[in-house]
Amino acid sequence: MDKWILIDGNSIANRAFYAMPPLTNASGLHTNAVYGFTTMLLKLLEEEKPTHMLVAFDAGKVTFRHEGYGDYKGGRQKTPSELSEQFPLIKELLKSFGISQFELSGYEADDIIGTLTRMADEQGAEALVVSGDKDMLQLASNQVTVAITRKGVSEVERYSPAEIQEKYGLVPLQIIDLKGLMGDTSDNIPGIPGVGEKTALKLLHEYGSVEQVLEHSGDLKGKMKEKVEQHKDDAIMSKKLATIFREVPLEQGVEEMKYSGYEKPVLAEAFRKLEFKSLMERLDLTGEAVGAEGAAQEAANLTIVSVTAEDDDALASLASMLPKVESIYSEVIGDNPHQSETVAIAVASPDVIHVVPLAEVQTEALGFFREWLASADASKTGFDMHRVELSLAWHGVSIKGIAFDVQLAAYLLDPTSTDSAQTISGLCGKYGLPGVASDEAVYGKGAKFKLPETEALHAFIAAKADAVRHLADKQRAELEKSGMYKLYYDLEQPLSRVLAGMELQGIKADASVIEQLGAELEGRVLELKGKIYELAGMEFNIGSPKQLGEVLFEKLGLPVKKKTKTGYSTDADVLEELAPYHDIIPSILMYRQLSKLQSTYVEGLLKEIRPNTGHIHTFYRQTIAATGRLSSQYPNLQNIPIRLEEGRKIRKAFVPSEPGWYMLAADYSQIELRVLAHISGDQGLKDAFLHDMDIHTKTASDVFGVQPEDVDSNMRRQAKAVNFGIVYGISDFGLSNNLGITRKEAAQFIEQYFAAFQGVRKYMDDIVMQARHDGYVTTLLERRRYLPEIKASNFNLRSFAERTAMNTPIQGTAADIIKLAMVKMDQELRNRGLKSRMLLQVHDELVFEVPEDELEMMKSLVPEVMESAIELDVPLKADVSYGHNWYEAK
DNA sequence: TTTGTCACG
DNA sequence: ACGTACGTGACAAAC
Repeated sequence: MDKWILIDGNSIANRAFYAMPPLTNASGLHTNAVYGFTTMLLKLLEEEKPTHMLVAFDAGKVTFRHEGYGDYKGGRQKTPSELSEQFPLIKELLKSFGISQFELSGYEADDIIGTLTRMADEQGAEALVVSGDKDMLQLASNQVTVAITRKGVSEVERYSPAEIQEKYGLVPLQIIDLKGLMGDTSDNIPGIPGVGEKTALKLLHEYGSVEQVLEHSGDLKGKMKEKVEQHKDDAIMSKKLATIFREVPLEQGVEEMKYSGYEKPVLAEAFRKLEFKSLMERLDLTGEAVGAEGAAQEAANLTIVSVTAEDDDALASLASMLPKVESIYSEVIGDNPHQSETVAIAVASPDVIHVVPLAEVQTEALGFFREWLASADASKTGFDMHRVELSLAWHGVSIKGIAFDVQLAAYLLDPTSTDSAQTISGLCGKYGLPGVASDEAVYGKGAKFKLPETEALHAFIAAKADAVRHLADKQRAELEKSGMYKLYYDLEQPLSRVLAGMELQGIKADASVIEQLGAELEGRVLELKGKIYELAGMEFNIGSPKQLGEVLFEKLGLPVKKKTKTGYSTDADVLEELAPYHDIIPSILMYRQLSKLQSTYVEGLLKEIRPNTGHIHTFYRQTIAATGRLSSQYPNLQNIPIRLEEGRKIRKAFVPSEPGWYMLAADYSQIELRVLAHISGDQGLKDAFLHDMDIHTKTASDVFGVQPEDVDSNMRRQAKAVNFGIVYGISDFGLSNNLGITRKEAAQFIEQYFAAFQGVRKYMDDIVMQARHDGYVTTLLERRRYLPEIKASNFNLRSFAERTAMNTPIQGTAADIIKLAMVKMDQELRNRGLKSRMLLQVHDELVFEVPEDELEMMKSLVPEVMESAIELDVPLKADVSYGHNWYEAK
């Protein structure tokens, strides 16, 4: 008979992690959970001789359980990084064992296993479920035995239905009721307060189920009765949460769980990487690993040379090796590359890695190395080179010839990859390369951040440099395969150099203008504060949503419109609704507006002005936004106020860095809707842009069925909201919210829009289908975004993915276009020998500083370049303006 | 460190 | 029946 072993991967990894003493390999990688997991696997294989084997993992942060109950698993501590960094290792190890692993977005491991045990029941297979979680007992049956780990991982306690009866006096399914009553603190399932295992069992022996207990709550006495009646809903919900879902739409079947044993050399290699020497001996694998994987061997025995100016041998060795360099890694410490420390630069060739501390790089003896760094002809493959370029520049070291960047490539290959997946350590895991420790493991984080002693530090930096060249090889192939080669080499890579130039240049900010504005704000804020205290009849911290909520909704008794998960909502939407009820509201809104200006834009920006130059240097991040947009940090110069006049004044502080120059700004007009017209091919929308019509008026005229000249301002306003909605992936709920109309009315608007723009409707339908089919969507330049949740059974997750499928090609193509324009613009400025400088990008806008004698030329050149960045079926349009500061350039 | 709020496109 | 508009970053307060 078939024998299946079904392992709850997350649960067992957790148990193993806490059961085993800390264990790390030579490079600082934690391996204790992997070790514990391995010993358990070996024991199971030996004792059970399974025909099928599977490890299930939780996937994604949000599961369908969160749908009804936002706090599900809320109380749970975050997985420590020492454990989370081991999951990739465990998954890798399972591959080496030849054991299959399932995970499915939106479901937990429990549910996958629950589904498979149902299949075991149906097919008459024998199954052993292994977990650390007693919830699993509900799955026990004649066919299914559940093994729960007991102290450590390799010792388990087995439960058949008979044993559950013996121990609890319950049938397996009643385990759900047990949990419904007693709750589970580790999953933040409430249950009924005051009811623990003892009481819950007593109640169940008497009444049988949660429902029956609730029905007969009248029979209970005293405190117990009160508690049960008070928490009926909690009990029902807790039961629901504890119920394992047994109908997961699995993408893999039983066939894929078949287990036929492991291959010795493969497992040997895995153990060797993990440094599990005792296990290798135990399985008699010691001889197997030799020569298994050249690259891996090599990484384990890197030859590292630390270079100093005094060490002639090292200098000679470095010099002779430079032509053979395949990768470079420079360790930058600090989040803001404009205020960072570069520790050292490592350069890797296949034979040897040289590590040069920054102080040595700056010495006379290393002149040849600086020359190599600055040579555009010596091409370099590195990691996060945009940051490196800035950091080095501030230390007087120039770097050129950057040809490939592993971080940038990782972003293109998966722009939604998390922070940790964009590190060298994370990428090595992804590509199955020899592990490199995570920065956090080596340096610690937050207050505990500390560089290790030199030898370990250099070894770590060298290991990263070596990993970079291996990663780059894998990525180049992947970029080619996914059609993003050109996007990478012709756009993103050149753009990163352009960005570095803009950032190093910075933009001049006139501190006195900001201070002046700050002084005015201070007076008004103070005045508002007094007025609010008076109207409230008490003093409190207006900036505290908690205290403000208490004042408004408890003391003043205003109606509660919306709640957040921690209390009353007091956001601007809510406050505006409350305005008719109390005079305090307008003052609070104004206070909020002005104190935001004061803290973020007056105080915040002043801190960012370099005292010696008067410039502000932002840092554009090229690997953050899932759509391909840039983001801006330290400070963010992409969200400087403009919508309200009070804030807009801040822009007066952004001035040219040379006397007599001008600020010039050019922005794309309706770029997203033009992109939509192009990719949807909708004739009406295309015609509107071909005739350069006011797009919102045109939409209003079509949606409301009136002549354009009869469109009033209200109709235009609503049409504008519809257009926004279309770009965002429309829903009637969102539109109704935005316009303050009913959902029905919103749905009608949308229907009318789609009737008028049928090509757009077709695009929206097609793109969602395409996303479902391919698992991703693309922009015009083939930028890709994966949407795994498009197939989720959870409505929320799926709907979100569908809207994203509609929005990303639009927002992303617009991002592609302005990036093209930037690279082209940079070229033009150089080729024409112009002194004008490109300073900022704000998604659809470029800001320049321009000498007077180039003003006329730039007024035509900038829009020309922007409009011709790419040719679409509709014209692109850029409006240009200029003035003595950014405020005037409007 | 997380949450609520609000600034931008 | 479900319950949301897309993409970001900074700040103050609360935990």
